[in-house]
Amino acid sequence: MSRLSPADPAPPPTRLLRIQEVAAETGLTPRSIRYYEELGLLAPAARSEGAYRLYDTEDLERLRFIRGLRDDAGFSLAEIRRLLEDEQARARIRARFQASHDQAERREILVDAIARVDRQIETLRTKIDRLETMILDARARRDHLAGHLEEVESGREPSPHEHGQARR
Amino acid sequence: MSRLSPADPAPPPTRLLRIQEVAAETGLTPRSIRYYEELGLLAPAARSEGAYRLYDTEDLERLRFIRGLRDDAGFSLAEIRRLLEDEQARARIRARFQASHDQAERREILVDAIARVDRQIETLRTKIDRLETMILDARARRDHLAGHLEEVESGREPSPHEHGQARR
DNA sequence: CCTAACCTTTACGTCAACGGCAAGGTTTGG
DNA sequence: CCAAACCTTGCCGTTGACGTAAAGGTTAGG
Repeated sequence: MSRLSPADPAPPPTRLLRIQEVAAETGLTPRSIRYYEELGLLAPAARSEGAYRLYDTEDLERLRFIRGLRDDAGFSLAEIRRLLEDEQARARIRARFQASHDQAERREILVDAIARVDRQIETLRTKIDRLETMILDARARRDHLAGHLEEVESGREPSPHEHGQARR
Repeated sequence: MSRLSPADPAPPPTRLLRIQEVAAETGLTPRSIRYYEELGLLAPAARSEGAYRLYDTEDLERLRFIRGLRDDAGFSLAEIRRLLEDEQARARIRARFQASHDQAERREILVDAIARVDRQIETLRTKIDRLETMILDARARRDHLAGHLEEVESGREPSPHEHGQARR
């Protein structure tokens, strides 16, 4: 769209990739990528003359991010959508404002973007906290077992087996 | 089964719960609980005369654990199954061995159980690590934005917009 | 003993997240 | 210019993780 402005100072030598290459690069399938587009998680940077989807490096980053949220964090696509929100639209607005508008406007946009990233971080941190809690629980169970083991190894009688501590 | 041994020293006053109470207690639905049983994630401690499922506190713990793995950690039921493995069967064996068998055998069983918990912890830790990595990525993006913000606030020109650092 | 409130199994329905065709258009090396 | 290798949009199929309704048995209180 705005990519072919007259005398672009630094037209990034970023070759645009077709969906299959993107798939190979991100570990996703073409089908998934199209599906994510359908859900509004991302749109390809461009389309070829014959309507082929063409992706730039920013799209790659975005897809890798999505994959991370899906596989590593276990978020549903609906949650991911919420996390990404309308970042796409924002990016376009940002680009336009960065290029032409005044100080205050640009400042606001940046502040906004930072706030969004902060929210993403918050969400991840919450998830980590819950996992940490689960680890603590597991460790408690471990200690419980280790206690019994020590008991057995020191050759004592099996204690009355008081069970089920470590709540919450 | 072995619950009604003659003159049980401390028959836990643990009232057995029916599926709906368990559901309320764990935040799951009866349907989910039955489904988990179908998948082999747990079996109720007992059945009533008329085949009602009856759960003890250990079952509750287990279900809460499952729910944590599902909701907090985002594991699939298949993964959860792997995590829980045949803990059920092990527990029965453990109980039998604890009650009657010799030192070495009991020791081995405990060591085994501890190893399993350690593996669970390892799995959780791996997941946390990946989330931490994602947070680092997000923080990098944040810093990138913050840099631009400072730039804008100090009233300078929009820099050539060198984009896309922070890889891996 | 009766009934309301549970429970059982069985079975079909649903929603998310894709997989896998089919029918046809696009690109590109030779 | 032509074939192989991509791509497009449909559209139906599948798997996981349940929801929901049906047809009937069970339990607890009055």
